[in-house]
Amino acid sequence: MHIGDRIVKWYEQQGRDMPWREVHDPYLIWIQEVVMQQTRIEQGVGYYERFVARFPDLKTLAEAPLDEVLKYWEGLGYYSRARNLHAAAQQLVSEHGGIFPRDPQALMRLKGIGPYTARAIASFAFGAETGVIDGNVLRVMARVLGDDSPINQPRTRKAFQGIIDTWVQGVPSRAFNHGIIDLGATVCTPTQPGCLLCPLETACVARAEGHTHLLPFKEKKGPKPVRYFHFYMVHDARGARLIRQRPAQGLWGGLWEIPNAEVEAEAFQRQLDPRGGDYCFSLRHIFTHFEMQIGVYTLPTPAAAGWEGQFVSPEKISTFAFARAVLNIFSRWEKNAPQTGLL
DNA sequence: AAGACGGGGTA
DNA sequence: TACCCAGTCTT
Repeated sequence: MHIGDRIVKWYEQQGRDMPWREVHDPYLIWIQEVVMQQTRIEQGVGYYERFVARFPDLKTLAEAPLDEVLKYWEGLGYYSRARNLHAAAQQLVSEHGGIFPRDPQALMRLKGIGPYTARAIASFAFGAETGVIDGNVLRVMARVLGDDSPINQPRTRKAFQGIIDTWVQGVPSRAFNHGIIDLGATVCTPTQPGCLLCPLETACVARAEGHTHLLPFKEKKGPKPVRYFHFYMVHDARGARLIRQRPAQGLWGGLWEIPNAEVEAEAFQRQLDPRGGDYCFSLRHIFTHFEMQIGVYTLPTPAAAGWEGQFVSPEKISTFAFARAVLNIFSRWEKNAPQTGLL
């Protein structure tokens, strides 16, 4: 049987049941796909549901303040996704009359929509006969094809796109694309794939050659650099906390934080603060591309005179969006110093 | 083509 | 603790 037919048949019997699987509304599909990028299902579902409850359609999202959109994204990471979602909603309303284009090339001109999301919307919303390629699909394809090209290279992705587009020819593309993603997520898993349950077992080159554990092949990157930061807890006489907003672009763009600065490893390790702050505790935060060592210091209010930012009362602080690392600092702070009553 | 961009999971 | 996961944008 044809690869596409096998996947569709398997999906109809063994596919996962997700809240959005029967949805054909391009807006909801778009939100769902963007939320789920780089996100585990269990974590993403709650964010998706809260997000679409607050922003049920394009117009609502386009008219909402960006700060509120970021608040609904708080803790999810890759905050450019939220900024781009907001920008693209406005783009869709102003340039497309609030109607989603059906063509993947047109969809890709929208902020935050790349080859995967464009094809996902084209297929899941409009039934376009095109294959989607995410990490799950790359793994399934590398194994089925017995292809050891490095999957982290655009060249490989491009070659696989051509192949998957032939697999999807003549089969229902929604079931096919959901199916091949689910297959990667539940059967053709990174470690210990369930080949005996796989509809592609007899077609799989890696299976035949005993190479499933070697594929997909990835070029490995070197160790990530470590950077050191001091974060400052500054409170006024009323117990309000000094916070400031980060620049719109870059790391944690548009989110709020407490004042902080990068320091030398030397100062960090000796717990010497250039601004004369008092050491409280330290923690670390791991990013994809570097490791952030965080030393938390208190600073008396006068020492922070002239710093940008605003003092916010404890009751109001939760209305601002913070990155996970900053939330972790708050949580640890409250655990350490619950007795003051001013926090 | 390579690096920036989070957060959470498992061995 | 070490390692894994991986779409899009910018440079």
